[in-house]
Amino acid sequence: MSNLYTTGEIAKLCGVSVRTVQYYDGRGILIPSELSEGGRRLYTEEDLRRMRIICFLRETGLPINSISALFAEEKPENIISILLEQQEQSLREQLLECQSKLDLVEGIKREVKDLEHFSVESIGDIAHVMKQKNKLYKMRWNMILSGIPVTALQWVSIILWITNGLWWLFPIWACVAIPWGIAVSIYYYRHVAYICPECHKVFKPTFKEMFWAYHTPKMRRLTCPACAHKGLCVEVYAEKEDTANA
Amino acid sequence: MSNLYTTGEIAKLCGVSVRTVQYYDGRGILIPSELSEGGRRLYTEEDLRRMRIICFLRETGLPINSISALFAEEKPENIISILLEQQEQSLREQLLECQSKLDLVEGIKREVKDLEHFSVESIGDIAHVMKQKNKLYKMRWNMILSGIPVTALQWVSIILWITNGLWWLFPIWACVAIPWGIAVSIYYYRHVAYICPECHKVFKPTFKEMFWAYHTPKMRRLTCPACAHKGLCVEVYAEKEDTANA
DNA sequence: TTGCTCCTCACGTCACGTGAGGTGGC
DNA sequence: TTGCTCCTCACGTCACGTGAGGTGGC
Repeated sequence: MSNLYTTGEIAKLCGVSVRTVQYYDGRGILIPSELSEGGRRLYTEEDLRRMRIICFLRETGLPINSISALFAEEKPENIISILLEQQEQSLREQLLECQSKLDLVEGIKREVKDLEHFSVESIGDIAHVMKQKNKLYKMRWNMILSGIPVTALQWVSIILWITNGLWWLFPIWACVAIPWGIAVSIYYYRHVAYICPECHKVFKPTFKEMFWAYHTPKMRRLTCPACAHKGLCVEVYAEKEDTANA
Repeated sequence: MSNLYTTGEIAKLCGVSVRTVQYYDGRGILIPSELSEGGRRLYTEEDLRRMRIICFLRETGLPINSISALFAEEKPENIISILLEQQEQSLREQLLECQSKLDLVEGIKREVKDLEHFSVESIGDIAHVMKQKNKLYKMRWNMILSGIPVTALQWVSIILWITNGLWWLFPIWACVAIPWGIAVSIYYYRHVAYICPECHKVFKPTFKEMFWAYHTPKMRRLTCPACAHKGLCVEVYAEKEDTANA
């Protein structure tokens, strides 16, 4: 009633820009109660309160259309809960999306670090590695799990030999361990492939080359059959299609 | 070399829309290697690989300009780390922003539930309540903490009276507890105000009315000095300005 | 010949930011 | 009279979606 606020004053009091106040007028969400003779917007105390409510709701990310609908409803209690529910849902989705993007960026950062020579094509390799990563982990787990009974038998046989002189368990262990070793090696060979850091082709080396090659947990020094480059190749899980296509 | 892909095929293989493939051509990020006589875009195997890389990078939310810059650089290793670092930073900020919006929505939902009668103006009250909430909690904590020694003294005096017949500790406790009660009441009265659910004014009742009024942990049945409405008023922390303005 | 795919404009999205060019108000 | 604030266009943002109206290719 008493004093009126200008656009700039409303903006300052609510911590937004003058343009925002003008925009809310244009959107019909906060129309000034009065206009000066020169066409300037003049806001009342009540307008200010309304603006504060708008700004508060905007802080939740609620779109202007929704706020508009809320003010338009004669019974706002009918829609406020729905709007908040929807907004919560939408924010949860955004949060998950953002988190998955962040996980991806962090994953790429780690992979980039491991690379000797980076090129844009390496990003394709990284994509391949990251998408197969879970399958590779699962395969390695299978190998470790299958090794547990063999290792257990090994220790039991050693201990019994030392403590009780029960020597014949050890040859039995050997008879189990050697086929197991061969089987695991074949299983491993069948389920991995390598990416050439030079031509970015996914290939399978010969069993012999792979078996004897220098390697780290993630890479192996191999010769690419496509471009004949010899260098550290990243290990990936081999899809059945990969071998068929190669 | 051998076979070429149409726009639709590239789109399907990369899980995007035809329009997206066309858009990437327009942005100069994936220009088809060939064009049919009729002006149709034709993509090579290499184009497909490039598109896959683009799509992978887009999954991280990296803007097209950045991807463009990456392809343009003759030494991409110079900028890939910077881009990823920036993107990680930006995503972390988005994540925090999103989380704070979500917290706000959840807070509003809780406050709306407690309300007897909802109107758009109530949102202003909710904003007030939520922004002062921490101060109110802190004040209540202060009250509880100051009560701990008094309560301890109470129990000690009761136990000693019962077990040892040491009766004189009890009157001492009373001499401490009564002034403490008065002090706490005054402290409490000084630091809270109430919001009228009818006219949404922040006011302070008289000490007497407040002291005897029916109340819940968050509300108190009071009479608004502005509109004379009597009803459950939400308790808020009283800023010094509030009392001065009132 | 007939569907289907693809083509090029061109507008719309969302909440403002950012000028340009002009004017009100102390 | 002079700064300062405010006014109204109107374009730009970002990565496409969505038609309209026309045509290529099997």
